[in-house]
Amino acid sequence: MKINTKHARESARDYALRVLKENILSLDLVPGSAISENELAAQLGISRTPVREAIIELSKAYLIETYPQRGSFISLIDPKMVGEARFLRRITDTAVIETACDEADEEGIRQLEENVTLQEFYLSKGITDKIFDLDNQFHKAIYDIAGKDIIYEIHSTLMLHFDRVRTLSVETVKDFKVVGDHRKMLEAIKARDKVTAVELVNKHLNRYQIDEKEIRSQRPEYFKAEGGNRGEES
Amino acid sequence: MKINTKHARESARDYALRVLKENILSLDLVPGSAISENELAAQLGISRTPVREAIIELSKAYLIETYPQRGSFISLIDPKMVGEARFLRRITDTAVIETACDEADEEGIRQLEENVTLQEFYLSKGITDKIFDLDNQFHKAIYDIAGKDIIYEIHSTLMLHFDRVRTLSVETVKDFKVVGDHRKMLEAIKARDKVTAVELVNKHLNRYQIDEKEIRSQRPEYFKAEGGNRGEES
DNA sequence: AGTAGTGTACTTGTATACTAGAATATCTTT
DNA sequence: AAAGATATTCTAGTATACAAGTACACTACT
Repeated sequence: MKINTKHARESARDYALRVLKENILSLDLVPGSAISENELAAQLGISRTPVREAIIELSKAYLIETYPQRGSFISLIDPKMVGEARFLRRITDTAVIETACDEADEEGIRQLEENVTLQEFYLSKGITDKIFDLDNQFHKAIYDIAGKDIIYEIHSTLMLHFDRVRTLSVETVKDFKVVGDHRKMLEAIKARDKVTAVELVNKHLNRYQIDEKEIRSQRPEYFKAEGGNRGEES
Repeated sequence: MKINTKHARESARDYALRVLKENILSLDLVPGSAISENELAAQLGISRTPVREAIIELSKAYLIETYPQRGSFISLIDPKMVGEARFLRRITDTAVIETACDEADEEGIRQLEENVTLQEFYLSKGITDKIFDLDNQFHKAIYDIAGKDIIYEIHSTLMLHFDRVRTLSVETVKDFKVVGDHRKMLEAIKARDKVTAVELVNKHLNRYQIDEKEIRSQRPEYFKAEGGNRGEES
């Protein structure tokens, strides 16, 4: 588990939450592994209370499973959860990009331009680390343009189910067609072409679905059994 | 504030969370009013810790606003929040009812039938208290049929922004056309008629938008200033 | 050797103590 | 009387103590 330092005005709870999210996303916290409130508190140099509060929040998003008096565990990648997250992302992204086509002003488009330019720059240089963050920022910018920033934030934790798979996708597939997708989306928004924009979003999200099958065969131990007895253990 | 008794195997945290949600929904906790962790803990007969954990969860959903060392307050009804919640509900409900048209089996339809029959029964008897719960159960049943139960649960707390307005709607408008909407939705699902189903959902949700303006004029003190300086206070 | 039983070392859930800061009332000073 | 300083009393944030239950290893007995 990788532990970054605590920011200046960051509360202990936000610190614990940030570290946990980062490590779940990067899979440094391996799906299925146990996490101890006491141990994590010691590692972060804070007390159990804020650590516990962070764990509770992630439990609400099904990223951690807590069993009273037994322990807390990083959730396995659950195809049903990933599927629901993708479903939700698909319908929300498409509706939001339609709104963005209507609402986009010069400033919004400039921000998207800057972002995509950077993605293309880093891709050409082979610095792929940055693209993941830029990808998220690109989508957040579209939500901001559409005036749906709360929805983005509410969904962001849930989308970690999805983003975790993307992390593996980047590791294994090394496919950056997504940057081209973003360029095309931007052009569609500039042209206020809703039909094309929605098509692009759907195509964009289909990429990850294809990846998932490949990843699953490579790392079966990270995944929950498909269609198996959900939540039950012997 | 109305305080129901604690259930048998319910944790202190879940108890606090349930009581808070019930009172926010019913507006017995008035928008803008202060809530004290200590006071609430005393009223519920539990300690501050689980109360605090419940408050944190509701803060994450913007139903409570917490200012460190100053206090926590029930959020005013924020037109932007309600708007985003309605937007999210509209796109999610429409996508889910389409899926439900495809996936509905006999058992699912039977459950919807039972629910709508009860709604019609209570409406004819004038027992309108029950209809609110049945309404929610009806929509949850559609999500279950579509295999999107996690999405329903994730959104349920956020939808309190919306449901709060519905509470006022029931109080002031006394309009139960919604029961007829539900009957028609059920028939559309039985006929697997996606186009009609989606139309009905949109029409259904439009009702609340109309109500909101009327309510706002009656209870302006519950609402945040529209388009005003968001989040700022003098 | 095998098995029942017990103790120990964990876990999370809850309660309480302490810290730091904000708001307000009161007292002092001008 | 008015204004400024100060003490008190709130608040939430964090740390720690205690309670209850699980899992497992070890012991003792058959």
